[in-house]
Amino acid sequence: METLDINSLADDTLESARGLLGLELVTCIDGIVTSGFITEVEAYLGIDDRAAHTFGGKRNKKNEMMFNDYGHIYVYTMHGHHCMNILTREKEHPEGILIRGIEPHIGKDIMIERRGRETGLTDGPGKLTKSIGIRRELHNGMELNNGILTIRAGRTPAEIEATPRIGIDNKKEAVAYPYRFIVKGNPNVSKFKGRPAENNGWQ
DNA sequence: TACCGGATATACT
DNA sequence: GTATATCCGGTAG
Repeated sequence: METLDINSLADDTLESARGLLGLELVTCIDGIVTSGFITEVEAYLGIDDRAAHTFGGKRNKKNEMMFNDYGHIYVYTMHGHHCMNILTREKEHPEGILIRGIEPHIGKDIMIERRGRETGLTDGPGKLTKSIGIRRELHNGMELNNGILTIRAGRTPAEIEATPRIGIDNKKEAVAYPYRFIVKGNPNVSKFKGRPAENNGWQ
């Protein structure tokens, strides 16, 4: 199976974010493999984006990993949940893509065990990291495709929808930016309502 | 020492 | 469907 070309993350963050939809995110934790197809992402455009941790060039111990080159990941915690970002562009541009939703593929039974429930396994940023075993203390700052975390070719979205991002109501002008991208009609996204699309929105 | 970041799960109308 | 209690750790004061 073909892995993601890291160099495709070097240029435009919004383009990279759209391109991640449908790819398969695979983890191998302690020899246990789980994976899912990416259904929901949000782009964070660094110093010019009030919703980003690096707005205005702010740099501290917590967001230090954002100042790595593209192809690394940045994991941050909040309220005991872990959220995973894939970094784009070179280190002078601390931009990234938050993975917010995946559709379980390999090891769904393991995800159920890790989560302690059978529904809503991966339809939120804190949920999916727990399901696939990503933890800040272990994985913050690591590189993609190193044997533990791999992104490879997956499915193709029938239609991509752009919406405002979630949970940033206090971010002034940034609240309305349409930097959230989802596979339209796929139920494995935050706050999904209504009916899943034909084939869950895949081609 | 206060508070902030936002997600999750439950309880509720 | 919407409201709200709770969660952890870092960061700012």
